[in-house]
Amino acid sequence: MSEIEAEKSSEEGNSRAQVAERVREIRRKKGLTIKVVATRSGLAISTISKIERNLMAPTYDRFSRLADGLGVDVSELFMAKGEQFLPGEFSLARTGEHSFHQTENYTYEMLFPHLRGKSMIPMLGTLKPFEKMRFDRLVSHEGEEFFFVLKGRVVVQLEGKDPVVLETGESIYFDSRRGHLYASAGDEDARILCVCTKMSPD
Amino acid sequence: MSEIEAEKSSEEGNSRAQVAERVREIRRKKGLTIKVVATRSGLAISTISKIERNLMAPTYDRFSRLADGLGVDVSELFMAKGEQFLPGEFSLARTGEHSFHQTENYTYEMLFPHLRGKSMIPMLGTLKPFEKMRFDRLVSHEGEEFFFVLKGRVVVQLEGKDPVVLETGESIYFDSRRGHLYASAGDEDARILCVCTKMSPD
DNA sequence: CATATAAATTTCCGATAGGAAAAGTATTTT
DNA sequence: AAAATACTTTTCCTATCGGAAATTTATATG
Repeated sequence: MSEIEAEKSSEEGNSRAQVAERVREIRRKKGLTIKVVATRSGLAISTISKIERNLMAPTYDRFSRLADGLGVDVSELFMAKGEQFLPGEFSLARTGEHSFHQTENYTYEMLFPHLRGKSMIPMLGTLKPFEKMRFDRLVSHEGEEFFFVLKGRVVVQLEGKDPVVLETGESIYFDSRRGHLYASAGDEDARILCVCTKMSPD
Repeated sequence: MSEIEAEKSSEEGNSRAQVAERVREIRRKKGLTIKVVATRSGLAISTISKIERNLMAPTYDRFSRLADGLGVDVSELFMAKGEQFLPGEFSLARTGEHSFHQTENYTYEMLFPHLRGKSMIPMLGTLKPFEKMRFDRLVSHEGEEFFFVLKGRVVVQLEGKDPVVLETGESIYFDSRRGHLYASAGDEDARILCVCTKMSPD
């Protein structure tokens, strides 16, 4: 009956229809019945049924409770169902089998260059002493980034922040969109293990 | 009038009142008027006014449009301020400041336990020798997993696969939904750096 | 200070959310 | 296959959402 309605809110990647579909998908994947989710969320059975068939647009608080009942984060219900790398697969990164990637300031070793569609990009980095590096500008890209100091001391410069020094065994987590650069804080090369989330292909 | 209502949905950190407050806060911080947000979101002025004063619980699609109008991600409106991994932020994990998490077989140190909403979960793990571990069943959960051997040798058992031994400096990437377990392959404890993608809480 | 302009609130009311319970549709048991 | 059980959809109805426009409150201008 309200098919005109259904189309009009086709904003980003989460139209009513898509979210509705996603809710049902998540529930089924978890092997839950509407009744169970109803109990756990405190919502009426009929309400959930209607939401899943896109017959109703829940108020945001109900939506929040629904996420609870499903055992997922609210934001997950808004995400388009993503690409996931091949189900059930695994891959090893053996010493000496890495794919080296040399830039002016960094030497990276991609650990799983052949694994496509994965949601994390792990790599080993070798950092030269700060003085020997040449920086035009800070690096910035989509996603989040985490790195752990394997050897040496590392100085991190984040755009608009004071430089930070990380000792061996320490780590940092940040938004990659903020301009950033690292370097060894000592005289010798430092070594880090860095993991980025999937970033825009380039 | 509906004060009983207001209290009952005090689940996590996002009651109606809190979200309402957060909306106004974000709008003001961006220097936007209700009218502007109304135009950009396509919502009525009165609607936004009511939402901000907690006189109304918007349906999730309106809520989504409101987020658009404000220029933020929907999930941000659901997060209690401060808990979220805010755009442009960063966090350090200093030695000795980790949150230890002991299970029968593993000892984990969550590196950024306070950072919520991040898309990776980095942790340090200490693995006992294989013989000393008691396994009922393989562990399995949503998401992807990556770990790197910091010290010692680690034996990895993936469901339906032959055991694999990783030397120091080697790593593995796999689908966490496949049953898995690790242990030290030597006589002494091994040490790993493990990163999971966001998984269901349990 | 009065008036104009902008922003926020309140009112009014048709449209819709959403619960309780009945009805319908699998799925399993005897 | 009939009965029982489990799951989902439909119905009915009240409370509430949410838009247009009027009213009130804040801010600026002559």
